[in-house]
Amino acid sequence: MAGDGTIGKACDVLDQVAAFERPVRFAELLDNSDFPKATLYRFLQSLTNQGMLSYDPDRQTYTPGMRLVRLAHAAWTQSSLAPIARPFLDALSRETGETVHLAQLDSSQVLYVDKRNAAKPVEMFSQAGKVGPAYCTGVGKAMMAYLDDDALNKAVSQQSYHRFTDKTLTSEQALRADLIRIRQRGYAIDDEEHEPGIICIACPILTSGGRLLGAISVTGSTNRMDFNQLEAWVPRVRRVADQIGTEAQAWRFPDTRQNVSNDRMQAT
Amino acid sequence: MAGDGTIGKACDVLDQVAAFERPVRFAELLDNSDFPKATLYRFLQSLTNQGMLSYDPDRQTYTPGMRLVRLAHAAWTQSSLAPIARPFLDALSRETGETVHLAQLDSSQVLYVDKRNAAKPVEMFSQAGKVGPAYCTGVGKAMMAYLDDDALNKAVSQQSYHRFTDKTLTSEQALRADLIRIRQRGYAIDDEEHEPGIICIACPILTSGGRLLGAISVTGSTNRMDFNQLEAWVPRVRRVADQIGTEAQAWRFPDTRQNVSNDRMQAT
DNA sequence: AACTAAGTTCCAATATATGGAACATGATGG
DNA sequence: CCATCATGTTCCATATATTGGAACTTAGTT
Repeated sequence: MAGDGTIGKACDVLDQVAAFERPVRFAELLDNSDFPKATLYRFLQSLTNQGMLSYDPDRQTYTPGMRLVRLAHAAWTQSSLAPIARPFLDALSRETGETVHLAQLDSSQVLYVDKRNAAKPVEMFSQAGKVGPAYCTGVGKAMMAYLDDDALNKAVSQQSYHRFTDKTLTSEQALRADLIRIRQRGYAIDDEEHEPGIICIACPILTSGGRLLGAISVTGSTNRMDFNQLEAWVPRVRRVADQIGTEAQAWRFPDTRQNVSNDRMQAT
Repeated sequence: MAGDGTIGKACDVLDQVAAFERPVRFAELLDNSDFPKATLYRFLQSLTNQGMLSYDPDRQTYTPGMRLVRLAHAAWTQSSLAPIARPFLDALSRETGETVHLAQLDSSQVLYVDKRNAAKPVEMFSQAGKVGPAYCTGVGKAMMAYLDDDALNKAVSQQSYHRFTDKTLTSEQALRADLIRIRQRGYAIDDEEHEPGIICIACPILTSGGRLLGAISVTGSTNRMDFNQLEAWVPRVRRVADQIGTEAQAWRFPDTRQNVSNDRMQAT
């Protein structure tokens, strides 16, 4: 996928380091890398200088750097649905008393951008920024169901179809069939496909033009509830999703003095 | 500042985009950039391809991209003190009932990596990843006071010394004097230097070798408390800071023994 | 002390980034 | 309706930065 010259390669290295999920040594990276020793070495140096990586001289290990956190703050604030969706998530979480997720699609994976946890107060970034599979989560399927053909084909082909539970959809065919049902229903269901005992309903967040922005879900556990109880929330979740979609569309105006001539539905 | 070839330049561009704090157009970036048009253009394209930036074709604007959020999750988990400090922050927040901040130093600025809010539930990433001035905040001064000479000189010279309140220290001289007192006391005080009505005490987080890792603070408002009340928490805060420092030092062991069969990964 | 593995530096070859200028596109206004 | 201007996009010869093999240094082991 990479092919953007030095920038693409540098991003690859960042991903590599991040993928280890622990401090990683030069030699380990070298093994998992196509780059020759000297090249990788210089990349790591530059990235470390820039604060994109951080280096522990004692242990000679690299980890993703704090500059990423600073940049991500800006990304989260500006490019994600989270700031817009926050009050809605709060409300939905309060009303349902269940865990609520807000997710977006990022290179065919689910990227969680915000969360309200049923029990605990909140868990910060430890949740936001997390990625998960698309083919076996409510938010993932809700989003894929509303992709255009090109994006859909790409997304569907990039899933790993790993069997997490005996209910996981493990083929492109099964997934596509489910996506059709989702579009008919207007919402997605995760019936213990990712984790045993965990069920969830999810609605896509769309612009008025039908462009996919993200998804929102309410999760429950089979201990405490069944699908009938969970599905009772669907109308509420869908309304929230619509509100977020509408606001997102309006909010995306980059200041720009008077409104641009290109206002098709700018009423409000 | 930049000097790491293409990587450094690309990072500059990322910072540029992030600095706008709103969707920004090509021409705006070009004005604020040393790069020639074509060069900047290609940088933006590559970064957008890589998901480090996101581009809105309708409005022709760039914002920091979601890939940063993914990477930052890894950075926050691995490189920040937050995962280690979390239980301590929880405890401190519960005991004091006040706002608690955990910060690290990043290019002479305060980078907040976690927070517990007094009243409100929590504000997510809107705080983690946020940056602030070092010379007029408790955590900032607590950290600067424990830098080695080189780093200190650099940090002190890079402050903006903007007057936020009439108590703000607005000269290098005044700051250096305060840093000496801080080292004597072992903790820093912010006496409405950043925001009127907001006072705070902060302790540095150090390794046993004295290397600076970060700082932790308890904040109060002059409405509800005075410095005597706030300073009563200092011993507790310092103990927490020490515990975090000790754990951080121990935790940084990357395991790295042979056992974990690395050669074979990628289950999915 | 000899050996091995990991990390670092060097430098000529060459692939890559560069940026001036020409080319689109589309908005603005006369 | 065409002219004009602002903005964004592409081209291409040139210069420069990246490249990677190999030599070197350092640290750890037998």
